[in-house]
Amino acid sequence: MPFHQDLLEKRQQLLDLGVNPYPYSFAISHTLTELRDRSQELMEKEVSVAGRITALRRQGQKVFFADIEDFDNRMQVYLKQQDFSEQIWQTILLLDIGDWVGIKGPLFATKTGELTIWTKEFSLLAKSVIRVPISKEKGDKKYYQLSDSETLYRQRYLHWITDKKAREVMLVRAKILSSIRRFMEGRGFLEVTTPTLELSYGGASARPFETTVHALSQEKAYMRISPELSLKRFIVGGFPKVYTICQNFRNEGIDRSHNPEFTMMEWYEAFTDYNYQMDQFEQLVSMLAKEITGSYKVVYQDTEIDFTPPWKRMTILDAIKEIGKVDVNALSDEELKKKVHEIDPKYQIIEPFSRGHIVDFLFSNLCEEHMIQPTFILDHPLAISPLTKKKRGNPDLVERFEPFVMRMEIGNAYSELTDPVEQYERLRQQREFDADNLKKEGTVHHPVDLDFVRAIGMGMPPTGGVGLGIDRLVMLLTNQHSIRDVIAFPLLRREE
RNA sequence: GGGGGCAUAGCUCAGUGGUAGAGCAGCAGCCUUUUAAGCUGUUGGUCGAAGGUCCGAAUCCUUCUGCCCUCACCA
Repeated sequence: MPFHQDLLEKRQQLLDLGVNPYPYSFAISHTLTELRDRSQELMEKEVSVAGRITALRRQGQKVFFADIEDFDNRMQVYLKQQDFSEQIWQTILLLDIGDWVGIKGPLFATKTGELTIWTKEFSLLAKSVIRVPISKEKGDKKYYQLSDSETLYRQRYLHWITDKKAREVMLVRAKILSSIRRFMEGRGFLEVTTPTLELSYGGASARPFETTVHALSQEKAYMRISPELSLKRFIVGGFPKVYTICQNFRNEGIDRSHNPEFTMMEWYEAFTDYNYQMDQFEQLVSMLAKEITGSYKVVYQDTEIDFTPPWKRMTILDAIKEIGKVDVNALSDEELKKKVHEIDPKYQIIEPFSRGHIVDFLFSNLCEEHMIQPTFILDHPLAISPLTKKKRGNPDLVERFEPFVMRMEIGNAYSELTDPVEQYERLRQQREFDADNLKKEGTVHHPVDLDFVRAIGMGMPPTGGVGLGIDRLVMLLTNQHSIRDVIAFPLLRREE
């Protein structure tokens, strides 16, 4: 057991005293923030609050001051021996930092002017049997703040206990989700649920997590890598505006902007194209920035990001030309190959040669690191976008955009491909391309989802579809360095 | 997968070859309005794990584990 011996003994002493250290309920009259907000009218009135002990200041064996903390505030409480029975006083003497307590009594101000509750009735609400390393504070300075990142990620509850800012991140995350839902509902979108567990996967290029379904004769199944194909079925089925906020699972690398499981929002809106959705995307995200931080201008890790619409828009080819100084259209296949090898001698050219994949490579290597301010990168090569309509006026490109902020791709959107015959052909081509590359380590194999093709075959209206990476957005709006800081329980390697 | 860094008491950290330390927390006291409370005393360690070098290893070497950074991979 991971428990601390001295605290286990205290728990036993409490039991011996006839005190239940883990009672069933406690009625509070106010939260600590409410107490502070209404301290004038509540002065001298009896209140009832609950919180976790974060500091104990004992004056001999007769008087205590303690700090308690609830979700978003702290309060000093005063405990005096004369006010309690022997049993309760013994309980109080056994208190430790980390314990939960219920306090009833009048509000008053100490002679130093601090708002305090004079405890008349005391209840132990939970005895901790593991020492909780709560920091000490003086003003803004913190002392002995738990800082081992591994402990903070593995034991997030401890992170939340010991760092108010970590709780704040979760609060803001929830506010962002709530604002998004209000926005979407205000525009007539329907929130729908799509399967997490599927027999086929699609809508993105990623290796899936695999499992088996016992009840279906050990059928192989996959965790969703994207809700895209499910949501389009809703469009086909007659729902013109749908969205979902869900976990996606991609069995790939882990770094500060990638967790194997992450939260994605996707929406699909019939009768619109990617131009319409670009406007809507920047409206949604700029609204969130304003609502969450109070301004369109957000400071992230010493950089000011300006979300004020309209955002910069540039085609992927222009970005490569202007930022990367490579004019793809002016180069032959051979010249392109040469260029790629100048950048990365180890890059494996895959056959059949695909200029589209090279464009993607060039953008990643030459441009991505310069995408600081919100920028829409648009009109990607057809070869890397099998679910997207061709660009009007240029059949080598598609109508697609990816918004970038602080070097991170925070979304992906298309004028959705709705021609079922072309869709089938494009998925098939993608699969052939895979087949040519199966020897390459880590290659993704894209199944052709025939039911999805069948659905589109029954008629899908013109549709604009958009994905938005929630975790990365939360990172930007809460100024967190790693995706692990905004995911409550990030995946870590098994502990011992 | 490559490179770099880190791992010492519950927490924050010293300790670079010679008896494992400090502050806080804990424990025993003093102190009836304190607030990083204060004062006195004191318990507490498989120095991440295993192996090696050495008379002697927290310290040097090797391997392993975990975390962080970085590069690569991730259409």
